Amino acid sequence: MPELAEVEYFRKQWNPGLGGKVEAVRLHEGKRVFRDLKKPRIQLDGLRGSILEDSRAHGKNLLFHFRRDKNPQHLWLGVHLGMTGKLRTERKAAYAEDKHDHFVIVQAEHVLVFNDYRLFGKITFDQKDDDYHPPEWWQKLPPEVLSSRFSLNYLSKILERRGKAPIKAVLLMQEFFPGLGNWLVDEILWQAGIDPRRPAGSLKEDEVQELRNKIRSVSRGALKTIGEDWRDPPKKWMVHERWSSKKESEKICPQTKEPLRIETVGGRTTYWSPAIQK
DNA sequence: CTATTTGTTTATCC
DNA sequence: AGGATAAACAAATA
Repeated sequence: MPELAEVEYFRKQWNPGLGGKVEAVRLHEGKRVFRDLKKPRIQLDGLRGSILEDSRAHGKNLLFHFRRDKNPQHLWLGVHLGMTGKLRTERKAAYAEDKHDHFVIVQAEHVLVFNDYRLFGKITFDQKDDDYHPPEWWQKLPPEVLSSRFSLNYLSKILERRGKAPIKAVLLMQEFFPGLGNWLVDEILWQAGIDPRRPAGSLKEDEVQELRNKIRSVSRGALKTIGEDWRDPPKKWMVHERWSSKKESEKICPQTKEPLRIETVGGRTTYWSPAIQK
């Protein structure tokens, strides 16, 4: 489920725990979500006694910052939601445990829960006792699509370099377009009027310009709706057809009212409207 | 029972 | 060597 907007939404779900002290952590130790930790139990136990200070999102990555007075002072919990990861907070007294609650942070008032039934998500942990610095891997993340570093020139270079791959596949590469996922990319290409099968290198200058505009406006629009409170993106967007419960054969382009084409492109199910995406 | 899934990593092929 | 594509991961849902 989670692309940049959903990730931002889930980031906020732990906000009730801000300022709270960690009393204990609970985890399903053998689960795949801890695959990057050598000793999950021992490492994550290091959060005990620390206070949840703040959090941030970058593309599909989340980072939760914990702090305490004795060394190490700064503790960094990384969360990737994979395909089915979710975060939620419950009042401790009312906590109803689900069998896929693989990681739970217990505070005085709340429990902060990471739930992921397909286990493609990932929990990481870093600590250092010097000054405030996010971990190395976080600092090396690529420019966000809504940052000023995401320039037209930067985009052109990427499309040139990955010129032979379908544009759909290229836009899904997290090392270039952090946070874009399957539905956002389809929406972007639909709004930009670009056929998802086109080789990335075949886009003309004005198409690249339009693509950049749509990458940014669709990302912004998704963040303002789903990212805020899970409300629906703008009514005119194509994604509503995709999410509708209609049979595939009955899904239509909101613009042309003709059937959408649904095929695998770049290894992923792709929706597009042939009459307006060239 | 079979096919499908909004993600990423690894293996394999070109 | 570097890039493109397929498979694997795991579990729920249609």
